[in-house]
Amino acid sequence: MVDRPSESVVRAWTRLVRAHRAALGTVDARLKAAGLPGLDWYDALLELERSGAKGLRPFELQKQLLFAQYNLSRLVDRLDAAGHVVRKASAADGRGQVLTITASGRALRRRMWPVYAQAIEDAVGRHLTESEAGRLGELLAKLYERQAASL
Amino acid sequence: MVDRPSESVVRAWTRLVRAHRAALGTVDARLKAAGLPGLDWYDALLELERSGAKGLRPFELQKQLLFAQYNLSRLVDRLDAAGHVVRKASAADGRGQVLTITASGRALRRRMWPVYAQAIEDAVGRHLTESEAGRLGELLAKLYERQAASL
DNA sequence: TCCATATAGATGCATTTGCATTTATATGGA
DNA sequence: TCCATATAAATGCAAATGCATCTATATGGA
Repeated sequence: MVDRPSESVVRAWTRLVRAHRAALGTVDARLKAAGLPGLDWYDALLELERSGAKGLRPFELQKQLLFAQYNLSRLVDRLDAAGHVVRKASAADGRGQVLTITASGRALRRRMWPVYAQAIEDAVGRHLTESEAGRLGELLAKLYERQAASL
Repeated sequence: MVDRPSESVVRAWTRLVRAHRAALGTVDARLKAAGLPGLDWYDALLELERSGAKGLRPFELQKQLLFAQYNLSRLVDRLDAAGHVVRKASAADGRGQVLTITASGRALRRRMWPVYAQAIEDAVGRHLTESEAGRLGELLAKLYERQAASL
């Protein structure tokens, strides 16, 4: 029996799952209580907003958000149906599209932020000092980036 | 505009979500590739195994795993149908049940572990030093415990 | 040029989840 | 004792997810 993964690693993994579940539970509940869509909508709208007028290809969004391809496709269906994004055929690639956020999409994201922000503060901020939050972010970034690199 | 949550907190939260998604993706894919059930089965079986002959009440398991009540109910349906757990009426509480793991449940959990362990090592262990994993576990534990306390 | 292979995105179908509600028992006063 | 309320667990139905597959275009050789 090898001693990989080490106990610390298993503990870190288990707690990653638990902490994530607890925090996500709070955040989702707050958004729902406010009659707002879930986090996936927010994330997608934010990325699209950041991409500006140039928009984003669905596959780019998918990689950013680490969504499964079919989930992204359907999320975009819903955002489109709700009028928050526009799909247009890509000029450069006949297989693909370009997504752009609409004014209504931007407005929705803006409306979601205060609720989301308060939820983040309650689920994460209030439990850690500034320096702990900083360190946690660094460690998670390292973990995330090195995983992304190895895919 | 208040400056809560702070930038560090928002960053920590965002990265928590991303790192979790990436790692879970790896772990799930490995289990599936090996023809094994998903993480939720493993988690439930492990808790039940730890509870020994005394078993666990569904609501206890639910709190441990942070599952929604209906999800736990249905997970237990499936585990039961597959013969991995037994439900019996609680002697002490007429509304409830007591769950115990079966030999087949224990065997399944044991079979899952090597695949799961390797996935944890690949998704987490290989990207962090021992001391980073330790620190990450501590920070996440703090976050998780203080959240649980405030619910 | 042609073809084999890769990539972008959608979709049918089965399973799972979420939500609201339901059933049944427990519990703490009046 | 009786009732109002709380808790344990299940469930009908709608929505979302996972999986496999499909269509269409792109791309890099031979």
